[in-house]
This record gives sequence, structure tokens and C-alpha cells, in this order.
Amino acid sequence: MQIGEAARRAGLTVKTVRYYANIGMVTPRQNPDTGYRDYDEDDVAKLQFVGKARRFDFSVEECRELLGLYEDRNRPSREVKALTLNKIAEIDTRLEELHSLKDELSGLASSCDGNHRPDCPILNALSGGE
Amino acid sequence: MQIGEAARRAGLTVKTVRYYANIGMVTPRQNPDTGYRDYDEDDVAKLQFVGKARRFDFSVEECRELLGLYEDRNRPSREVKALTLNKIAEIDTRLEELHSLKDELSGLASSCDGNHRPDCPILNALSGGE
DNA sequence: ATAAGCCTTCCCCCCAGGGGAAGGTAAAGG
DNA sequence: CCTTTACCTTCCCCTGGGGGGAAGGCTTAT
Repeated sequence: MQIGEAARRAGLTVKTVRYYANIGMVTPRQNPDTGYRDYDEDDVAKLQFVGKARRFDFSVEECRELLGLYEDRNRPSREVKALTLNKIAEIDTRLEELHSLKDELSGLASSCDGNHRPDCPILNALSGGE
Repeated sequence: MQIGEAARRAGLTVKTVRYYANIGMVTPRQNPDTGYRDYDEDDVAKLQFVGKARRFDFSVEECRELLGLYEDRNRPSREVKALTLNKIAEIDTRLEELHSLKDELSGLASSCDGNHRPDCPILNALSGGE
């Protein structure tokens, strides 16, 4: 099938699918007559796989790794689990950062009247010494 | 003072300070003899302000806006508070996304034995139809 | 004289594609 | 048979927020 239908079936944009072909992640055959990319069911399955992994916040490089494991029928599940736990740890770190950021901003916002007068504790905090 | 000391005092890199000059955010005078950028105390204060706002996850464009409010001695604090509440809402959204992402990944990870055998529920979930 | 330590502009790099131009191809309708 | 429409191709520039480094210029200290 052509790239448009493959993209539709995988729930991705044509641009994205073409990008994955360019970086060698999902490489379809090429129709020698038209020069068009020619996707089969296997390619679509890989595109769906990558699309889903991306939605799980795996980077493109991590997706490439997962795809390698996915295609290797004999790899130990340990490797996949390690990647997943790693990703969870990253998410945890980011969650903590965002939590403390939110706490600080919330503190500032609640100390600011938000009225028509120019005095503003938020700006004072931003301009104050570290 | 030269850019190096201004950067040091603001806790930023020279590259960053030069970037802020290029995009017109903090624009020092220019020494006509050497062509070097020439920062005064006011510039350093602005750099510190922007550096701090960046650490609070404000984008460069938002920093520019905050800086404008900071320099306007008569603006209502309302405007600053609105920007801050907006940023808090963004952070909340991202927090929710990351939380549900973590829940899903954690569920997958706990269902995977992580042993030497190839069967892996994580990959099955990623390849399963959405 | 030369090395160190500043500064300048200029250009390419990251990520994960998006937007759009210029041009080839295929199928359907008039 | 011709045209419109809907595909597809490659190519290049754009995003954010700078980082890395080249090539070159200026003082100052040794």
C-alpha cells in the first residue's frame, strides 16, 4: 500500500512515516515503477508499535531499541523491562521537578493580590537576589 | 563591564547572554572602541530576572513579557498574576499527563517477569491493536 | 615575542517532525 | 482526449533555547 494508507492505519501523519523511513526505523520496499514507498502489513505493525511507544514518551532512539527487541523473538524480557523501568524513573524525576516548581509558583501567586496596583510580590521575588 | 563578568554575575553562560542580546531581550550598550558589549548594573539585574524566570519554566517569550511588566512601574499586578496562574495551569496539565503515563508504564512493568525468557507483556501491549 | 585570556561574528548541531514549493503520477469525470 | 483531483516524490527552511567550535582581533602579563 502507499504511504498515505499506511499512515492512516498507524494513526500517524505522512510526514512522520516518511521521517521514520528516512532515519531507517521503518523502511518499506520501493515500487520500482513509480518510486513510491510500498508498505506491507508488517511495516504497518511496526509503525503502530512505534507510534504507541512514542505516546508512552519513549524517544525515537528508544523506540528503535524496543523495535529491535520486538523483532528478536529470543531476547530476554529482562531487557525490555529494564528500558521501561528506566523510563519510569525519568518520569518520576520530571514529576518531582514539576511538583516543586508548582509549589513555588503557587506560593508566589497566592501572595499576590492581583489587583490594579503595581506592587507585585511575584516580580519582587523574580528580581530579588537568589 | 564585559559580557563574561555580566554572565558570571547573573549565573548564566556567555552564550546565553549573547543570545538574549541577539533576540533583543537584554540589549547592552556597545563599547565604540572595541565593539564589545558593555553591561551595566541594570542589565545584570535584568539578566538575573530572566534567568530566574527561566528556571520557573517561563518560556523566553513569557520572560520578555514579564520583563516588560517588570520595567513598567505602573502596571497592575493583575497582569503578572494572570501569567503566573496560566503557567501553573500548564504545569498541572503536564503533571496529569505524566501521572497517567507513569501509571500505565508501571502496570506494564509489574506484569512483566523480566527474566531470561522472551515472552514479554510490555511488547505485547505495544504491538497489540489500540 | 608570545602565551593567556578576553571578546567578536559565523556556521552547524540537537529533537521530532511541520509547512510548503516544485514537480511527477494515477484514476475518475466530462 | 483533456482536465481536475488526489496522490506521491525530493528539497529546503522553521520551531526552542541555546551548545560547540572555528577564525580572527584586542590587551595584558610574562
